[in-house]
Amino acid sequence: MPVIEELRAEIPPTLSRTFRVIPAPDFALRTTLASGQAFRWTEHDGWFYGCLGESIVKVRQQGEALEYEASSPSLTPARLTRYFALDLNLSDILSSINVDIQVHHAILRHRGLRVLRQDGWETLASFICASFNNIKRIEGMIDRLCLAYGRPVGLHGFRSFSFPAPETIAATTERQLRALGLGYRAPYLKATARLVADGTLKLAHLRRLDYDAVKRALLGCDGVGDKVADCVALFGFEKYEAFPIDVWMERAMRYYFRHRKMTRKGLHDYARRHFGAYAGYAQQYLFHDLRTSGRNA
DNA sequence: CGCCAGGTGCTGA
DNA sequence: TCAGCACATGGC
Repeated sequence: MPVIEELRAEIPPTLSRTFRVIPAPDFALRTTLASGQAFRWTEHDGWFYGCLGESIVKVRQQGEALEYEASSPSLTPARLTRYFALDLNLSDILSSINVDIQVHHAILRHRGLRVLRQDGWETLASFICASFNNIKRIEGMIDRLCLAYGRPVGLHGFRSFSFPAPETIAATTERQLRALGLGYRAPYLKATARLVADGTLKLAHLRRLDYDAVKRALLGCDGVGDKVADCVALFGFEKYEAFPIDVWMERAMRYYFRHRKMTRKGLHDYARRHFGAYAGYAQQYLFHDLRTSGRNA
């Protein structure tokens, strides 16, 4: 268990605020939040603002620690530690996936990137929206979804909206969702929301199942194929064997198969054998590296 | 303007 | 099982 301390910022008493501090060794906050696994964080004056559940959190990294403040006491240090996966030993994970030069360089460049433990429903809904789409637009779509159907939340001057419950989205119409710019994903999202809302898909149960069972269950949702299921298993259900393959990862995988043309399934099977139990971490390092280094071809 | 984006579902072989 | 195709939309 991490040591928790509190510290009072050195500003005039009337403006003083109490921040909580949690240890964050071997962690890179900005890299993690910019790596395309979460879509709702925004940066202001060196602080990152996000919404976890029904509360806003503002957080910044100071060396090997995170300082944060939240709109609700339910956002405990333990909860944030868990969200950022700071309880995992990153060295061990990176050692296990550091099996070739390509991933080795990605690790050197982005060390501290961690796979978040996000809410299962939010991850599922978000990645249905993410299919055949670009990250900028995904962020806009999800913002509009929260604005229209979430509950207002705030911290000091910062205002936002929580992620809508499955019941709320299930109660909308396809037309309403299309009006938010979801395009052909609108009926997929609504159908999946209904599956969760009526209890056909019990997301709370998935956490204790293994990767294959989780993926099988997720594939039963409309708008969820191989890639989206892997993203949800990885970012929402801690299934680190999951290895989502999108167009960026297809490019990354050319490194291993210069000439032979491989199906996504072939690449997927190879990656899981090649990288092992934490293949998902390798995927996230390669994905982020390719997207941030201009050499994409 | 044309190309691309954290793909999926459907169809027909 | 697998290739080929349609699908909405906005950023660049």
